[in-house]
Amino acid sequence: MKTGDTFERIYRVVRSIPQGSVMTYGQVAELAGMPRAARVAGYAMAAAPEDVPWQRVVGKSRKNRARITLRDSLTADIQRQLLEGEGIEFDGGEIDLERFGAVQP
DNA sequence: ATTATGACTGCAG
DNA sequence: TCTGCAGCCATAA
Repeated sequence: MKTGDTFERIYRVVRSIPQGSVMTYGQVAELAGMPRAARVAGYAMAAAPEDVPWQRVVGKSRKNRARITLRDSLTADIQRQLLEGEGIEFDGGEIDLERFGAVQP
């Protein structure tokens, strides 16, 4: 694949997340080949094309737990609704990665 | 080339 | 339990 296609690599990973599963920004970055570029994954999501299921990428909270970390409450609410629509359950505002975390290759 | 920024994280207070 | 702050890394200006 081409070199310097950071965003594309990130989008490819996100597109690989199956419906009903979620992945943290850190995981996405790692699978995209940038282990410590979690923030970059977020930066990429802000500019994500429509064919990218950005709602399946969430922020890591504590061990095996994730939460929506969007600053814009309106968009954050939309993400939560989309995820709930896919069957993701929010327990105390958080997602259990043991149950909904995407299986990594 | 340098500086500012952000949909992150993990640890400290 | 919750908020704050210092590292992190690529993009945008």
